[in-house]
Amino acid sequence: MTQAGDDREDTDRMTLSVREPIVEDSRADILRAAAVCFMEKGYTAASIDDVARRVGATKGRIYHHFPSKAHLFAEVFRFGMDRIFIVTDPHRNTPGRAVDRWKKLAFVHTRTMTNSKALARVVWEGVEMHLRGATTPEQRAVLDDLVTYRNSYSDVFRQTIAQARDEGDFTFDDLGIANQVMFMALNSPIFWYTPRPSDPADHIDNIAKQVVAFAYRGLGGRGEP
Amino acid sequence: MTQAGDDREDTDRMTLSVREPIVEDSRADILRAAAVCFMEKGYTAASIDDVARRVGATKGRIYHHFPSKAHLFAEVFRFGMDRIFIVTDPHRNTPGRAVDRWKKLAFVHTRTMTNSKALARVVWEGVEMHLRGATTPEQRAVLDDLVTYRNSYSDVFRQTIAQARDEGDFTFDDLGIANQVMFMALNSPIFWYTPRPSDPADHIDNIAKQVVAFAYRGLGGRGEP
DNA sequence: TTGACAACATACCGGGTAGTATGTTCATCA
DNA sequence: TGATGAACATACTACCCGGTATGTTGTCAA
Repeated sequence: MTQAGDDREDTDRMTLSVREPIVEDSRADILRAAAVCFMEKGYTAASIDDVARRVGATKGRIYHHFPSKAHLFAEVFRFGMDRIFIVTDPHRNTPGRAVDRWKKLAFVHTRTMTNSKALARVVWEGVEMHLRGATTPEQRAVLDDLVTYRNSYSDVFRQTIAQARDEGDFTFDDLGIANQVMFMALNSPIFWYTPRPSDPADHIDNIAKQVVAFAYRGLGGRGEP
Repeated sequence: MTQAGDDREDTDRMTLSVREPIVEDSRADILRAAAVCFMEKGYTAASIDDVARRVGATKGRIYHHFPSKAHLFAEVFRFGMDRIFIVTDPHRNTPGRAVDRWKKLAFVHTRTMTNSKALARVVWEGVEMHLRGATTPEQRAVLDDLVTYRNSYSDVFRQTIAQARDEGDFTFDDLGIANQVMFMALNSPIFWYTPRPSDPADHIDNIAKQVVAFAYRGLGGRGEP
C-alpha cells in the first residue's frame, strides 16, 4: 500500500545516477540551476549569465559543458523526462485491470510532477516550443527527439485509459481529447502549486490524491479511487 | 437550449465595440496582430517589429498607439478578459440550481476560450508573468490590476461550484484545488487544439462539450451534463 | 492659404545577451 | 619535472530589440 519513499525527492536535490566523477556533479549543478532559471523566467528571458550566477560561476563554465543555450535546455528537458519515466516505469506493466494500473500511474506521475516542479515546467515549455516551431533547424532536431520521447510517455496513459474503457471502467467519448484533458488536470499543480516551508510532509501527496480523484471521475470512473 | 451564435467569432475577426473612428480600427488591427504574435512566440520572444510586420507597418505606428510593449500586452490582456467577461455575463445570475448555472458558464467559457485561442493564451501568459513577478514596477502595477480582474472572474466559478456542492450536486474536497483543476481542464483546448480549415462548423462546440463533461464529472457531478 | 495636428515612417541609440577567443590554474602522467 | 589537457574565468564581439528623436504626409479648420 504505502510505497512511499521510492520516488520522493525535493526540488533542490536531484542527482543524475548513483555516483559519478566530479565533472558530472558540476554538470548536474548546472542542470539544476538551469531548471530553476528556465522555470522562473522562461526559456527566452532566462540568460546563460542567470544560470551561471545561480551556480556561482561564469559563462565559461556553462559553455564548457554545453555547446549552446538550446542544448542546455534540451538536457534539462531530457533530465526531467528521464525522471518521470523512471518513477512510472515499475507501474507500467503490472497485471490486473487497466484502471488499477492507471490509478498508480496517475498518482505517481502527479506527485513527481508536483515535487519537481522546475523540471516539469521545463518539459512543458519544451513541448510548447516544439509546437510553436523552434527557431534553428539544429534546435528543432533536438526538440523533435525529445518530443517523441515525451509522446511515447503520453501513449502509455493513452493506451491505459483506452484499455480501461474497453474493460468498462472508464467512459468517455474521444480518446485523444480525454487524454489531453486528463494530462492537463494531472499536470495542473505545476502551475498553481508553490511549495511552502510550512506545508506538512504529506501536503503534496494530498494534492496529488485530489487531482487524481478529479481526473479519475472525469474519465468516467465510478466510486472513489 | 441552442443559444448558438451569440458569442461565435473566429480567431481572425475581433472588433472592439460596435463602430468607432478609423483610428480605433487601426488600434484594433494592432491588438489582433499582437495577440497572434504573443501567442506564437510568447511575450519575451515576440518583438514590436514582429507585430508591426504583421500589420504591414513599422514600429512608429505601434508606439503611436501604445506607450510600451508592456502596455500593448496589457491591452491585449484586457481585451481578452473583456470578451470572456461579456459572453459569460448573461449566465452569471440566472435563477435555479447552481449546477445548472455552472453548466452554461463552463460551456460558454470553454467555447470562447477555444474560439479565441490567441487572446486566451495572452491572458494565460499574463497571469504567468504576474506569478513570476513582472520586471518593472510600472508593468507590475498594470498586471496587478488585470490579474485582479481575472481573479474576480475565477471567483464567479469558485462561488458557483461551492454553492453547487452545498446543494448536493457536486462533491469534492478542497474548494481551491477543485477550482484550479477545473479551470485547467476547461482551458486545456487552448494548448492542444489548433483550428483547421477542414474542421466542421460544430467542431469547437463538440470539443467544448466533451471538456465540460470531463470537468462536470471531475467535480463530482452525477449523470450526464 | 496656412498653420496645426494626427498618423504614421525612418533613422538612430543604448543595453542586454548568445556566443567566442583567449587567458589561467591545477591535476595527472609520462 | 615538464608537458598536456581539463576546467574553468575574463574579455570581447556581433547582434537584436525596446525605446526615442525626427522627418514626412495628409487632413481639416480658420
